[in-house]
Amino acid sequence: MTRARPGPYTLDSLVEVAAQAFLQRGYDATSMEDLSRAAGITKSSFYHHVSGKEALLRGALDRALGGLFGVLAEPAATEGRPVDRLRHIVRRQVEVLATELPYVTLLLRLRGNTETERWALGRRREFDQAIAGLVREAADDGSVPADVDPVVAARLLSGTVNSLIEWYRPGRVDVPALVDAVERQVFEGLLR
Amino acid sequence: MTRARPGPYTLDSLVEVAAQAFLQRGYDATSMEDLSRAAGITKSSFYHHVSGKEALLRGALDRALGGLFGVLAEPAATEGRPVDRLRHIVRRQVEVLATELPYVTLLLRLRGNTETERWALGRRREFDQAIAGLVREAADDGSVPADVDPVVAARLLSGTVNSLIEWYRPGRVDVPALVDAVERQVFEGLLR
DNA sequence: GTCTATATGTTGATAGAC
DNA sequence: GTCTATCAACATATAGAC
Repeated sequence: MTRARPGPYTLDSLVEVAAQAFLQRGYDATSMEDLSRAAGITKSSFYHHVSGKEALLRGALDRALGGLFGVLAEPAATEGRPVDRLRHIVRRQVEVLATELPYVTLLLRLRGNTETERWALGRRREFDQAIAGLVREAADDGSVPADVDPVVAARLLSGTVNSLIEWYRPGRVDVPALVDAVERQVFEGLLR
Repeated sequence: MTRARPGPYTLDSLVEVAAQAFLQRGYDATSMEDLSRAAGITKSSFYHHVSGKEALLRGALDRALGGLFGVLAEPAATEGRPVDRLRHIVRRQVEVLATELPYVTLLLRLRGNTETERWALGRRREFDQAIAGLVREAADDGSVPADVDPVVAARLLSGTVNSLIEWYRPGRVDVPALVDAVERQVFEGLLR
């Protein structure tokens, strides 16, 4: 656990510290003691800035969801042929995943144990359904072969993109090249 | 949490109960109290049969790894053109994932916090490297386009297959159809 | 804003009666 | 083999001095 820069401490800056720690050890396995030490202050001082562990989780999830829904709102995601909108979303989603890695990772690993987690899972389901809707539209207009099950295809598509969190680490991979690689793998497959 | 059948209790039967619980709430969030209640006995009685929480984890991970490495050892995975071997492994891996869902899920969600977890992560890395080696062979013999990065492609391939644990639930999806869908999505892509 | 000290609950694990 | 009762450790969170 690396020490963070000294204060002033804002909620956002502590959410950042927390998300980094959650990324490494998991949410449940990370204690408030761990987090305060990572921030460079004692546990009590940490509580002076943050109401509790769940607030940190909520802050991180907010940031992840903001990035993802931001992509859906972009012009290129709302206008044009379904397949082209899908291509744009996949590419931008890879970028958001890379930029907001710890936050999105947290979102994708939720189990729904608390009310906050269930709220975030609901929002995430909304996002997935938007993707699934686009795949269905693409199937309807013939861009995607008729024998493809749109529901399964959408899930595999999202699964491929989201699996980046398992191995992508900043600085060790060229993001533009990764964006291209994911787009090709999803739409043209391994054999092209 | 559903109650399991009554005793006699073997380590294997309790690992089964535990893996189911871990699948739903996550390993850390599941207490020994939860597990004993799911098994239908008290926590103390539960400890009479199992040495501790980590033994349950290890038992489950053993089962997952056994299934996956079993696939690698099959004749069709060791003989023939690299691409064909890869196709076979992907198909069989989907089946193993479906059959051993709770165990594989546990394996794929590890963070490496304990020695047991790090051991399992090492074995999992071996498996992934076998896949990566096959993708590289397929690239060398020209089956996969030259502009594909084999390392990235292998990770996206594994990511697509493994993402099944996020949504597949037994009985609600036809496994043979799923096997075909995954193979097509991985090798030919969404647009075919 | 930070600290030491502590309240309060839950966890994994044991002791020992039956 | 199962139980009740309990332990030590650790969790989240708070009180109150400086």
